[in-house]
Order: sequence, then C-alpha cells, then structure tokens
Amino acid sequence: MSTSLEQKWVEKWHSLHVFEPSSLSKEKKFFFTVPYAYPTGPLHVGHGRTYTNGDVTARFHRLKGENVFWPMGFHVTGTPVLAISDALKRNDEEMKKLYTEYVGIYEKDPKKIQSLIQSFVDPANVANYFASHVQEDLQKLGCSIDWRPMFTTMDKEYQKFIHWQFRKLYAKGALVKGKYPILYSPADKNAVGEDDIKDGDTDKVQIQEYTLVKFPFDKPNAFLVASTLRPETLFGCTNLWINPQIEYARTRWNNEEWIIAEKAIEKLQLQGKKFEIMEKFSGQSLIDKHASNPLDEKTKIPILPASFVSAEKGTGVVYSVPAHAPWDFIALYELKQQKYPSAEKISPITIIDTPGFEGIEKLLAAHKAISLKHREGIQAATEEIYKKEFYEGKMNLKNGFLVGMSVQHAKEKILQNLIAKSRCDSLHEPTRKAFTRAGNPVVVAVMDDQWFLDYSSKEWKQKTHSLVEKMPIYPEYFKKSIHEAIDWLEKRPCIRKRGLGTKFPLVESDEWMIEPLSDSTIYMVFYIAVTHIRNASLSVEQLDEAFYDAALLGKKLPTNDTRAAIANKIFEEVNYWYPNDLRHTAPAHISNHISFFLFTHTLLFPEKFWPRGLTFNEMLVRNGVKMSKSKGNVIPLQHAFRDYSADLTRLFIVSSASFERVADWKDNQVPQVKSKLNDVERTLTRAIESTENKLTPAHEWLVENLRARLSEAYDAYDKFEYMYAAQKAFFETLNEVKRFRKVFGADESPAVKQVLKEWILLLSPITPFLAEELGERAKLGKLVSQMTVAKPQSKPNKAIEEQVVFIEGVLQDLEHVRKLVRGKQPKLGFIYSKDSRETAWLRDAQQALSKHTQFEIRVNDAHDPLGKMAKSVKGRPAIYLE
RNA sequence: GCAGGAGUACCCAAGCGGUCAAAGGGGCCAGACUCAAGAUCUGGUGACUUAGUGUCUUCGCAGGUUCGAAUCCUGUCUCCUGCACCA
Repeated sequence: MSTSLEQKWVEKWHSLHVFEPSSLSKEKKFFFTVPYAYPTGPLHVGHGRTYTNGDVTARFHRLKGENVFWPMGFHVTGTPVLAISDALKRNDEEMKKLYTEYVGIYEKDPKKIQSLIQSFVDPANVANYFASHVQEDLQKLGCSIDWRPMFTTMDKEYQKFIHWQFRKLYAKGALVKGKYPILYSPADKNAVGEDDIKDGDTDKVQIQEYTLVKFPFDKPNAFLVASTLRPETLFGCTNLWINPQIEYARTRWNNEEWIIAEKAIEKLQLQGKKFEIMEKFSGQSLIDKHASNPLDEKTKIPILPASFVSAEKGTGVVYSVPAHAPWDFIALYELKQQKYPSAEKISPITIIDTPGFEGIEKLLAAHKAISLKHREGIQAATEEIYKKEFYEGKMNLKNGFLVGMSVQHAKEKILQNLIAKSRCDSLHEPTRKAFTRAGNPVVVAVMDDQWFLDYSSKEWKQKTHSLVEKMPIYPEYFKKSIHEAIDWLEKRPCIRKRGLGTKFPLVESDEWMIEPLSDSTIYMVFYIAVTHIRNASLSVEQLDEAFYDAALLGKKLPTNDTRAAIANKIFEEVNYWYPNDLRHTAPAHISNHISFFLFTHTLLFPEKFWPRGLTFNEMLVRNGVKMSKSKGNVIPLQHAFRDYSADLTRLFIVSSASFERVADWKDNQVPQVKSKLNDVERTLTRAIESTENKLTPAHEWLVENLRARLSEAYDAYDKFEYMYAAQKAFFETLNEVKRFRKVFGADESPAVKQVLKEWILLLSPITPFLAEELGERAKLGKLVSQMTVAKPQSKPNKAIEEQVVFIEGVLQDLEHVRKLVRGKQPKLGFIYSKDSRETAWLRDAQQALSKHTQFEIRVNDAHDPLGKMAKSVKGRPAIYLE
C-alpha cells in the first residue's frame, strides 16, 4: 500500500466526517481518550505505539457498533519548549541542526525552514508549529480522531476552564499554601529550571536536604551549627571541624545565636532565616575550643582544624564521625601524624554494623585514598559507605539506645529527638555546584508562597481507591501500582514561575503559572464543551465559574442569563458523553497524570462521571536501546510512513509485542512484516476477483475455519490482546488457506469470498488503509470505517477436519519416508489402506498429494513388493516409495 | 534499598498444571520456479535413533509439591521501569 493511496483515505475519512460522532446517535456511546501530546518535535514511533493501540481500540469499538468519540488536543504549556527556544537564541549548533531536521520533515523550502527556525526563539511558536504537524502525523498514522474539538492548552477557553478547576479545588480544600525549596539564582532574582543551568540536561541538579545540628557553644542559646546528611551518626561524633582559613560569623535569629561560615549566611537567608550579623571572625579563633553534644550536653566536643571544610557547602561547620565518614577519618589521621595534641586522644567510635563491611580503612584502601588530596577516591568511598550503611546497616551503640535498629529507622528517631530538644533545623543544597547559562551561581531558595495540591486527605484517597478498585484496568497488575501511587501522593507544588501556562487564579500576581501536570487532569470533559463554546462565540468574561458550573456540572444559571441556553446544551452533551469510558496511555504516567486524573474526578464530579477504564502499553525501544534526542536514534513517524507505509508501521507495532512488553523497533525486522501484509492482500484480492462461487464441502470446511480464526481475533480485540488479534487475523487465517491448498490442491477463493467482509473488517483496526482499499475493491458499499461486524460464528466441520488431519498425517509420513530413502528421488508413491473411508479420502487427495510430493501417488495399487498392505492399520496407511 | 515487571529454542515472542520439544513471526538450511536475482511456494530447524518409530535433554539457576510442571511453592541470580514536583 503506497503512501499516496493512504493519503487518499485520510482525505476521504476527513471529508466524509467519518470520525465525527453525534450525541443524537442511539448506539451505545464510547468516549475514548489518549493523553494529548506535548509537541516539542515530530511524533516518533514510540508515540506511534500508544496512538496505534489507541486507534485499534477506537476502531474496534466502532466495529462493534458503538458511537465512538475520540478527540485530541495539544499540551503546549510547560518548560521544555523554553529550553528549545533558549538554545536556538544562543545559536546552539546541535539544537539548530536537530530542529532543521525536524522542520525538514514537513517543509521542503530551505528558506522557509530557516525562517521557521528563527521564529522558534519564541517558545509559543515551537509549540504551535509542532502541534499542527503532530496533527498531521496522527492523521497519516490513520488515527480515527474527531478533530473538531481540537484545542491547545494556551487557548483562552481552556485557560478559563482551568481557572474554574482550580477554584473548585480550592473550595474543596485541596489547594494549600506552604514553603517549598526551589533552585534559584540570586543574581537574576529568579527560579531556575534544568534548561537554565549549564549542563543541566546532561548532569542533573537536584535539591538535597541537609540536617543542621546545633552544638551548644560558649553560652546559652548559642550554637555552632553543623550541617550533615547523616544525623544518625551523631553518637559517633568525636569532634567538630572548622576551617581556620575561612571567615565565620556570629548571627542572631529568633533569640538564638548561630555560628556559621559567613558565606552560608545569604544562603540561609534565602531559605527563610532572617539573620542579623553580630560579629565576624576567622575560623582560627574557634580552634581547640569545645562545644557540647546536642543530645548530651555533658559530653564536650573539641574543635579541630580541617582544610577540607568548605564555606560553600553547608554551614562551614562539620561534625566529625571518623568511624563512618571517609573525609573525617583521613583528616583525623593526618592530624595525628602531625602529632596534633588534641587529635591524638581521639579514636573513632563505631556505631553502625554493616554485614560485609570491614572497616573504613579497608574501604579507603580499596579506593586508593590515603590523604586528603585523593578527593575522588574519598568521595567515591563516601558514597559507597553511605549507601551501604543506610540500606543494610544496624545501630550498635554501647549505651543501648537504638541498638539493633536499622539505620534508616534510627535516622528518623534521632531526628525526632533533635526536634524535641529543638537542636536541629534544615538546609537545602543543590546536589552539585551549578551555574546558570549566564554564569551566575545557582542556590536553593525556600519560597513561602508556594501553593500545593494536597492529596493527603484520607477520605479523598479512600474515594479514589474505591474508584480504582472497581475499574477495569488492563494489564491488570497496574491496578496495584495505581493504588500505591494514590497512597504515596501527598502535597505537590502546583504553581511555578517559569514556562508557558495558565495564570494561577488565586493570587493577584501575574508571575505564577499553573504547573502543567496539574492542569491536565479533567480536560477530557473540556473536549465535549469546547466546540459548543466556540460556536456560541462566548467572550472570555462570560466563561466564568458560574458558566462552567452550569455547563459541566449541570447547575442552573438564572433563566434571564443569556448563557443559560448554551450552558444547558453543553451539559446535555456532557451528560451524554461523560464519563470517559476508556483512557489509554503509558505506565510511566501512573504516578502523575493518571493519579491526578482519578483524584480530581473523584473530588470534582459526581460518581456517575467518574472514569470507567484504563489501559496501558509499555514503551517502545529501537534496536534494544531507548530512543532519545541526545542519542539521535529517534525515528519520526513520518520517516516510518515514507519507508514502510502507515499500515506496515501499525502492523509491526501491534504484532511485535503485547501491551505489557517493551516493544523493540528492529530496523531490519520492520520490512519483513511486509511480505505477510502482501500475502493477505493477494489472497483477498484473488477472492474479490474470482468469479467462481461454487462451494465444495472442502470449501465449507475452510469457511468455518476462517470464521473460527476471525472469531478468535474478535475476542482478542475485545480483551486488548492486539498482538494475538493480529496473529489470528493476519497469520493464522492464511495458515488455514495454506492447509486447504495443501490437502485439496484447489483454489480457495469461493470460500474466502464467504468471509470476505468479516475478514476485511477484522483487519481494519490494525491496517485501516489496506482494509478500506480492499473494501472498495470488494464493493462493500460503505467505507470500512463506517461498517460494523458481529463476532463471527463458526461450527467446525468435524468430518472434513478429520479428513484434513488424516491427509496432513499422510503427507508428514510421506515426507518422513522420502527422507529415509536419502539421495534417491522416488518417482512413485504407493499408499495402502484397508479402511474404506480413508481410501476414499486418499483418492480424493490423490492429485493434491502428487502435486505436493512431486511424485506420482497411487492408492491401493496392486503393486506391493514389500507386502505393505498387510501392515497398514486404520488411521495409519502404509507407504512404499520407489 | 523499596515497589512493579521480565528472564522460553539462533532472534523476537505466545503459553501459565496433562493434548508441550513448546503457537505465531523472523532468520537460517534444503527443495520447486527462474538464464539469474528478487518475489512466491514446499519441507526442515534440541539431540540421538527409525521405511514413517522410539528414547533422552530443554523453558535464568537450585530445591520442593504433584501420578504429572515452562506453568504451582521456596530460595537464588540477572535485566528493565518507577521512587516525585519533571513532561
């Protein structure tokens, strides 16, 4: 099937409005959705998998006679397009090359390509350009989408709908305000995202929470504040480290005095600690003084000098746990070698036992780290011991406290203790030293005006669990993951200051956008409303909360409100189409999209509008490797159409793996599916062109067998086992035809004609173009996409099946014997049977057998030199070759 | 580490207590057709064995339950995915 033929059908479907259902239909409705695409580039074959399976679902439901509504929109809000625009602004060569290639998929004229690329410095242009072309990708793939309600998330009507959604969430208590750490550039006074950070895409920067431990020092309410990732090691603390080379400061905040590195002050101020600086001094002046252990003030802890302590990281104060921290161990070791007096008295205190861990010295030796100069080795050792002790270690404190407790658990206990004594606080740091692309440092700031979606309510979770419990989900084991995601979701920040998006309606400020995952939860209902809103030419102001309450929830507007009629009309439609009967997506979205989708529905809608089903297909890799822009191994769908056709792409995707398996796009295997597709086309075309209508009993047997295979395909479609459906409809039907030809040596066309319509229709969910083409040639009268089919019924013809199996057995035996005579090609084959029925079968098949074996077959011939006739038994005729 | 999933013949992949040496698709080998290539058709493709039979071994590894296990149980190894504010 050529691409131009496929294009013909795309246009026909469109011009005949084949996929545009009406709510006036009497058929059972089926409202189906696949998440809208985020268009940062052309769709690739990975997206193709989800959309193909989605389309198979939609088409099969249409075949079943349901009134299918499958709309699509585009998700253009978010930050990834910013990264693309920024890179193009910077004239980033790689990005330019990539996008020239992408645009080149759709545009021929190099000048136009260049001007488009230039327009992409505005992120909205990237999103809009690809949105319209992704639509083209989906159409060419054959997706049976109703494009009338198509919208983007930047549309005014949509944004007003999102405002409505957020006001509803607020009214139901699901939106709360709080503190939140973010990556921040003090120089730019702005939040930064992955794409603002130098190498942020390849070397991800994350936010890490340090515990600040307050060591009482020199007077009440004064503390040396140390930062640590491992508060559980506090009992192993032998001393504090101060870098004598750097500046420290005494600061005051909330009636406490903190002594920390001067450089840490700004950082902490950004995190909500409004320090007042009292005095500054060099670290040297703290050396050899003593602080107290925060959990046991009688224990005095000496302060020792350490060059490895940095003012940039943490607070510039570190507490030392030489038994469990490589840096501390080596620093102490070096001091001892220098005969530093107060260091010589100190020995490491082991407080954690870990199976298979033989002490820090061996660990350091393994990493070839024996001096503070071996930074990398020490760092690697630190990571290793941290991970190992955290997951496998058990506390072994001498005083009995926490003994035997796992490190993970002990960490919490100690934190609780510190909090109770108000001896701790927290500090957020980036996981690595990072700079903006302009070269400004990136730090962590804690925002106190962040809004969260708060999913922690028990009742809400319960309601959502109960929805999931009764919902059909395929593959079923994902149900468990969804329950877990529901339990695990707590507070989630839902607004941010960057990227395209809808303004957050609950604050005056224009700088807060709704975070793009949070706005994609109940938009399925908007597909139903949007066309009517547009047709009614309502102004943005008219799309207020009262309007959406009426349109989406059926509340009544005052009768004198001019919008009442249209709102009623929309609600009628919503009432017809909602809920979403089935949503198909990838399992990666379970912990966000799908969970939010379920949560938001149970909160904002009455139960009768809650979603009805979920299906998932795993991802698709190429030649065993994940596809990614950076690897350059992405295959745009358009290239697949060009190289293989949409039908072939679809058939390959569907037949290569069931939903629960990762599919592998093997470049050399895709074209191989083609011969099967040709085979089907050839067989059906021959039947269409055949003028022979007379059915022999053998033909009748074949008809039943074809129906049986098609019936199995039907059931497989019904159970989302599309790989199996493809196998039945494309491969096993052909195998039945082959059996027929082999045993009867006749033309199967009269039989195929009997099942022509059913066969073509049951190919159509997977290869709609071929099916339409064949349907046209067969003069089915209507477009295949507009026809319905019932499950084929078959009554297997047992008598002939027995005959076929018998002859197949004979052929097998003939083959076997022929191999035994080796070398010599026999000219004559004698078959002897005493059973009259079998003899008749053999005579019946005589010609076919001769044709097949390439030697003349004689049945019950008088020539019987080996006395085979006597050896023959019922069910097993004797064979002699010469 | 936790959670979910997976490991099946040369490759992909189905099977999920007996009809399983294990569907289907590739690949490969042999044969037919062809001047040839391609396409197509036919047969073979765990081992040994046999005028069409029979035996043995195999479904990550090791045990167990059972008359019987690729399928159930226990342990173990390896791989993939997710572990958040990112679409």
